Amino acid sequence: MKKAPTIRDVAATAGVSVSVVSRVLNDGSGPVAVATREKVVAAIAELGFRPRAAARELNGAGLTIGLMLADLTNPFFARLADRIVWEARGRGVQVVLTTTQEDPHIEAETLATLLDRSVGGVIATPTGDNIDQWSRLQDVGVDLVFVDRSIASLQNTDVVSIQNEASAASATQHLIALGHRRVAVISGPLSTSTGAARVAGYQSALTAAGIPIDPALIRGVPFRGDAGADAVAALLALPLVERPTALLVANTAQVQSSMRQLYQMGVEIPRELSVIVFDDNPWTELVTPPLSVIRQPIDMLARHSVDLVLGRMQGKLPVGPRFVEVQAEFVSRSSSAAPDPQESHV
Amino acid sequence: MKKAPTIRDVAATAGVSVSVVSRVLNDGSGPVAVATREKVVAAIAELGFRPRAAARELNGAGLTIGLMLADLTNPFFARLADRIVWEARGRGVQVVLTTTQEDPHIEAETLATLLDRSVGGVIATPTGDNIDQWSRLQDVGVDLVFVDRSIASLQNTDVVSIQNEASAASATQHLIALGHRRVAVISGPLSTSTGAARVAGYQSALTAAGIPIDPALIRGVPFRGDAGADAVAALLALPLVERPTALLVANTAQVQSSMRQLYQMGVEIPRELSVIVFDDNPWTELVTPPLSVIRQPIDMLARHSVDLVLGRMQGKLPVGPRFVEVQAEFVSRSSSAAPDPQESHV
DNA sequence: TACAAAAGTGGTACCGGTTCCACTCCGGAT
DNA sequence: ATCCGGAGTGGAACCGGTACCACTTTTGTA
Repeated sequence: MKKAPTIRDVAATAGVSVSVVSRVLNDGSGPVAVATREKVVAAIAELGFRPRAAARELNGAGLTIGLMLADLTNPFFARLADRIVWEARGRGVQVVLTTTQEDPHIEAETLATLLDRSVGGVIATPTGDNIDQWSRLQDVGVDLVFVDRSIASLQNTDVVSIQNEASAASATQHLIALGHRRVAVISGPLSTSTGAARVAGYQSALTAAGIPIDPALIRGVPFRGDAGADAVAALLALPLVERPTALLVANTAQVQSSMRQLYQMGVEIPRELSVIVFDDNPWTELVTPPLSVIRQPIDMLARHSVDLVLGRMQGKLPVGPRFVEVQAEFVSRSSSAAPDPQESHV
Repeated sequence: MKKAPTIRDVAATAGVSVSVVSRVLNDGSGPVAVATREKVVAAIAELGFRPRAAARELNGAGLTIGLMLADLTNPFFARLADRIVWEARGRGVQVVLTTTQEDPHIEAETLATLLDRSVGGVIATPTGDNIDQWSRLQDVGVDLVFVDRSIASLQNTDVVSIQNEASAASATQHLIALGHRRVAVISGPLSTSTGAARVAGYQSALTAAGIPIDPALIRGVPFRGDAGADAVAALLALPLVERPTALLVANTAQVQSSMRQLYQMGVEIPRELSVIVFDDNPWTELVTPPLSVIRQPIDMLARHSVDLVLGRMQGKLPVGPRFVEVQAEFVSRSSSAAPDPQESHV
């Protein structure tokens, strides 16, 4: 159990002071003669020296970021985590992972532990609560990037997301173009940024087509639990003339629950009901029928999040918040089709 | 941007020395009078003091573990990560996440960065290579727990996994009991512990039933890429009399690829081919037909992994490696049935 | 009553980096 | 010739905890 070499060992073997080694380590932090740098680099290689992250963090110069996601059970977040870890690795940055399980209470606790960690930055999918905790985090100098969601009252925070409104609108347009007039939507809570934006897009598409908006067809449901199944059941229990002929599931966490309910009720897709869901998973094309989806460019979300938070940490970005919106792609499969004349009750 | 209180601030407001505060922080590290402890606790609460993780790690007394998984795209690993993070949170432990993407080269690099982090322990799904790097990790005092997989030549490492051999055997028995005699298996590489154990279980079930083992029906394929699809294609391209009537997909990472290939080839399940897959996902019952699965108790794997690694870190466990095997559950759904007499060519 | 052992407390040297500052050169401008 | 400024370097304080050790007070026991 011999211990790892320290910066002083390197300094000794290179015949220089620790200051110089440190400067070599953090390129650009001070002048180093070319010849000296070479000696130091050689010594580092010879000893297999690697600077310890903990020592750096103690000085506030760490390269660790916190990643706070809602829930790794949701394939969307799982893949997002995968890509973010990947991007971070490529930049020599380590990632401390936490999950909130969509619980503001846990989120608050987690926020505190992230502070102890003296992480330089945080990438998060906020629950929507804990507003003052988030701003306190920023006050102590931690750079913050929201991904996928945002919080309206935190105007000074960078946000990376897809074009939620446009995506929902285009999916809705697609259904309208197929001939549907009663389109339902299951979204996240309307208090969340994604819920609100997607419903807004859905509404604008309807309005543009001259279709009146029916509040009964809009279901903003929680991310946790089986709220999707309940919403589906409620929608299908509507009187025949009010019942939707198409459904947009704009709540990634409730897709599975909603689909299961549809299968259990024996709903025939797309004859009785056309379905489009948010987020493309490996299994969306394995179910019967294969699902039409809004595909989120997860790698882009990851790349921009990491770029942003690191850019901030290194002070390479101008002040003022950045809002990055990437385009999502609508992928048409068999679950969306023209409404069945037999089923139509216009 | 005011800074957080330090241990010295606490000592000052409590009217004691930092030593005492430290002792209160790490309960059991030394004597503290009850009255004093109360004063210190009050001061901590008043100042909202939280010890910084980095400072602790510098002394080798950190409570951070590394979690090194193959790939968060695989729902099995994603859910495992979710549970491990959860268990760790409950114990006040932070998790640094890395992924190997099944690449030994990346694994090696990642191993090094985990060392810099001065983590006290690591939970990992090893690729199978980098044997000496793993043991070097142990040499420097990092406690190591392998989860899901193991490495045969690292005998001194704790391992948490399901009963791979028994699980594969019981699934195979199930198929045999249904009347199948030509059962194929798609597993991970036979050089991996899971691949070898599952194939062994499969073979023992066949042998017990007096069915000869046909090497052509055993496909140990890599975790990455589309090897599952290729294996399926190859199996179905066999001459009619050799073609399997049942398939056990014992490689969680290749389930999706294999299933997609089956759908693309228009194979009717279970009439033409019975299918059982390893790992129960949210979507296994949404596909048509719902899949019979081996359900892995992911929460148990997570709990035991975290317990083990923390137990080691705190020296609360006797020396000598621990091998924890938890039971997996076979869940019968519609994808496994008796072979079609029409299709049978015995 | 005496005296050793244990309880309680404080001082301070670490851990391994970063960073500020002082100092020595050196070349170029005045 | 003199001065100035910047490149290059080393010394040492510092970040925020932990842990060892020395010291004083109890407590228990012979």
